[in-house]
Amino acid sequence: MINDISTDRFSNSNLMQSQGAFRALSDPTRRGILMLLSEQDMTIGDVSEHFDITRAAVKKHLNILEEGALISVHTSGRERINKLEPLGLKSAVDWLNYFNQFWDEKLTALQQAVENEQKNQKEGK
Amino acid sequence: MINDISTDRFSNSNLMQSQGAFRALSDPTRRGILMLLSEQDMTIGDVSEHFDITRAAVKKHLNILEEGALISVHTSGRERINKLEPLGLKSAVDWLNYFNQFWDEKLTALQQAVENEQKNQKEGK
DNA sequence: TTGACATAATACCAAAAGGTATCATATATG
DNA sequence: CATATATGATACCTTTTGGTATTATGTCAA
Repeated sequence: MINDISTDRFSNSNLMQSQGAFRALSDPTRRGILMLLSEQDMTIGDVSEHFDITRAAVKKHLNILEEGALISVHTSGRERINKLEPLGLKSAVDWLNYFNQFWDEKLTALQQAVENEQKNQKEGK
Repeated sequence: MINDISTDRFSNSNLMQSQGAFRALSDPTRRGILMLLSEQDMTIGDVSEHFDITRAAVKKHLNILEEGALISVHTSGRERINKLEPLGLKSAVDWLNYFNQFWDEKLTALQQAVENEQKNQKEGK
């Protein structure tokens, strides 16, 4: 009957803290932008060249990414440089990590796969 | 000019494979439902009691969660049991894990924090 | 100063999302 | 069988979203 999520041991704030990030991540174009920015900082012009939509549309996506703290923007002369802020993903990753325990109590193949991938990444391959 | 994401080393499929999951995760009510189902399997009726929206609305959320493969449903008599499918989160987690490398080349505080949390979870505390 | 360039902002539009109310269907059970 | 229960499906409504086109602003450079 009542929105009693707040009475759960999952403090509602967990849900809401990650909202900006999850919202930003829900659009494939925005995820594409994040991947682009992971390679190098870019102006809007640079980003726009990679998508078949107008600069205005790209700008809206960048705004939403910025609201979600997934990127930052700093001005340099007449250019504005968009920069990936990987730490902004933390709230979403934290939320998802809660479910690690259900991917198994006793280490499933999935959990091991994820861990191996992380290990491989760390080891540089 | 052209949507050249597909020419990137991030094969477009990565973006699209996780779309169902990211879409499902973008709504706070749906994330709340996932948390509920992490405690126990539930019928729609059960789930609905925890939210201040109609059953029809909850049903729509469950449909989207099912499309994203984040839950499964199986019929038992006149009831339909909704069950968390934690493995469905893998595509989203995989996508996010790509960014681990930017949370650091040399192990930042964030990466360590995430790893410690995982370790703690595994050790049961 | 005067263009060109880089970006921001605004108005507008169609489609998708999140809801409700209502109706339909299937299954327990007296 | 008849009825209550559990759920599904559909039509409809409002708001949000993703997009375009157009206009405004700020900065570099001759």
